[in-house]
Amino acid sequence: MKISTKVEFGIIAIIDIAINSENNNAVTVYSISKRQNISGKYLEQILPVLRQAHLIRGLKGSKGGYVLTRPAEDITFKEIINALDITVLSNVYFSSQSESEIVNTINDNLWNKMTDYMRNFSESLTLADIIERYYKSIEQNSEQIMYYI
Amino acid sequence: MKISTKVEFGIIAIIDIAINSENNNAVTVYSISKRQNISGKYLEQILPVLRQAHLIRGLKGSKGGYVLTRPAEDITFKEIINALDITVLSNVYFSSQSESEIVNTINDNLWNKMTDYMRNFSESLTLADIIERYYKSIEQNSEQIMYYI
DNA sequence: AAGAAAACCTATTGATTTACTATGTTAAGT
DNA sequence: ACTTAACATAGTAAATCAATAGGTTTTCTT
Repeated sequence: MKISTKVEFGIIAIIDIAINSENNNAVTVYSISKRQNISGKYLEQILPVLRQAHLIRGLKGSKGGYVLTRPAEDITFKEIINALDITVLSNVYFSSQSESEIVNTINDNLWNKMTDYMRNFSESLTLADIIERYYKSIEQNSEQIMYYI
Repeated sequence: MKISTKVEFGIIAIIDIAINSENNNAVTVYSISKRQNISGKYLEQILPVLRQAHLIRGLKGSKGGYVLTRPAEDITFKEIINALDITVLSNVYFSSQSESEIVNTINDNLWNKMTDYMRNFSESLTLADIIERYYKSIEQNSEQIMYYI
């Protein structure tokens, strides 16, 4: 599957915000940019999209930055992905002009089954789930290092 | 989900070939083009891709055209889609340079779950399955027409 | 043998999308 | 006031997409 950098970086950014705002301080674009090695100016263009979808709130001025609008448990990946690019989880839009019943059959039995699954799955996965698994894999990595030393 | 016209038309074409070669005669690009309302010259560029993947065989000259290389029961949509565009069912390739564990966590717990499902599902679905459902929906449509007359 | 029909092959092109960069403006804290 | 950081909008180079175009080769029919 191909995913645009907008979606890719947007997801990384909101996870970064969730992790680094846990002590309630706002997370700046600059700090995300440094940590995740993503162009700050490009991020500055992506984050407003998540803000418009009411997933994050931007705080201007010094000590400003971004915070989540809701607890990470209440933000699903379906919301995040839909905000960044509505086509990713949408049903396939067919350019074909033909009213061909073949097109309907393919949509019903192939593409829509896939996008249905993607929507359901991404709806069941929250930001909190991913953060939890992120910490677990960090933990495991450091255990492995200790083991091999 | 966004699908290129190459994939869209390629799938329509191989189904059209499967349906219209059932009496063992080759199906011409021109006839597919007419039935499905797709540019013949463009199809002429797409069908060789399916031929190179050994899903169809091209027969030159008069009375020529395309036929399936194998029975429709033995051709899966995973094969068809992979032939037309390998990226559709592939794991997400991340451009991000960051070695960030966040990227790994997203891949493992979000994208790869989706592409795993898509690969498994499309592998379980054959050309024959779709043709069967195509005929059923044609049948149902004509029943409906009779009912409403 | 000639002609027609059809696949085969390769190049080109216009339009759209992508992935940024650049330049400022506004608002908030110190 | 000064600094910091989000906000807003414009521009652009490169890549991809969706075809179109023109010619070549192979096979069947007459």
